[in-house]
Amino acid sequence: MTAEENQARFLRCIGEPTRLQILKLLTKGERCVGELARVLNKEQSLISHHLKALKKCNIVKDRQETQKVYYEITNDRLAKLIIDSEVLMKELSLCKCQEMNYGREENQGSGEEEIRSNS
Amino acid sequence: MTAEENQARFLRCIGEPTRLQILKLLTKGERCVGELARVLNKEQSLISHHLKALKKCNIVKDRQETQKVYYEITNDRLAKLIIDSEVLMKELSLCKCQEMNYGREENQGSGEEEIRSNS
DNA sequence: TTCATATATGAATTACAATTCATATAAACA
DNA sequence: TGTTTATATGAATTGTAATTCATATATGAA
Repeated sequence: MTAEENQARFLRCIGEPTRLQILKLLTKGERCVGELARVLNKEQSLISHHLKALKKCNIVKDRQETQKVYYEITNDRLAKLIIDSEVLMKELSLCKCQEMNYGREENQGSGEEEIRSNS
Repeated sequence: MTAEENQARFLRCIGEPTRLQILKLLTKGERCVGELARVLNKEQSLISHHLKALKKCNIVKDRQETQKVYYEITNDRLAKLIIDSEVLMKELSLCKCQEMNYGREENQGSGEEEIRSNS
């Protein structure tokens, strides 16, 4: 495993839309699997699979409390890197590639909806 | 195209071993396609494909000089992000995942061999 | 114009990753 | 114990990306 292969693996692990959504939620604090699935409106098994991938790369760690399993980002510098890359991408207009979406700003499903409202 | 999709696309564009190798070479200055292929010991067409992908995401830009086409990173902050992620990955031992390689440090083909030695 | 050099491109193949679905495990509780 | 809730897992499918190969394009030189 070369240095670049490891780094690439790490970047690709972060570079998946659903995992980015998960990570952005986790930058604000730990969340359990069910919450993540509910907020992001995705299947629980899908979230579990993604969390497993993130954990495998040491990007998140988990903590069990009764039935629930809470996940959080392993290190604040990681959270910062994710935000930095987002800022950079926006400021430099990177990846406006792949046709369309010039000047528009959509934001559906980005994780800012209600939570902790039921139960 | 959501914000996360764009960011993910950007991160995955960087997150490929050969493209990382290319980018690391380019952090030290512009290079033409042939040089990159020679130094990395990969097919010229492969390098061209990867450069096209990077260009599509505005990560690199090109400049033609006679027959040769020179590529460079579009922005220094991008180069910094790449280095930052490398440092972070190493310091946090991220992505030691995927079995094996604990404690070893390989470095074959990472782009530090001779260049400009022929011609 | 013909040849050599440099780069790009498209099609085909292969490899890998995301998603879904069904189900397993395990804790809490009635 | 049986039931509900929460999470994990494996197999199957699908989608996407990397690589190779053959070839096109374009520039410069003989």
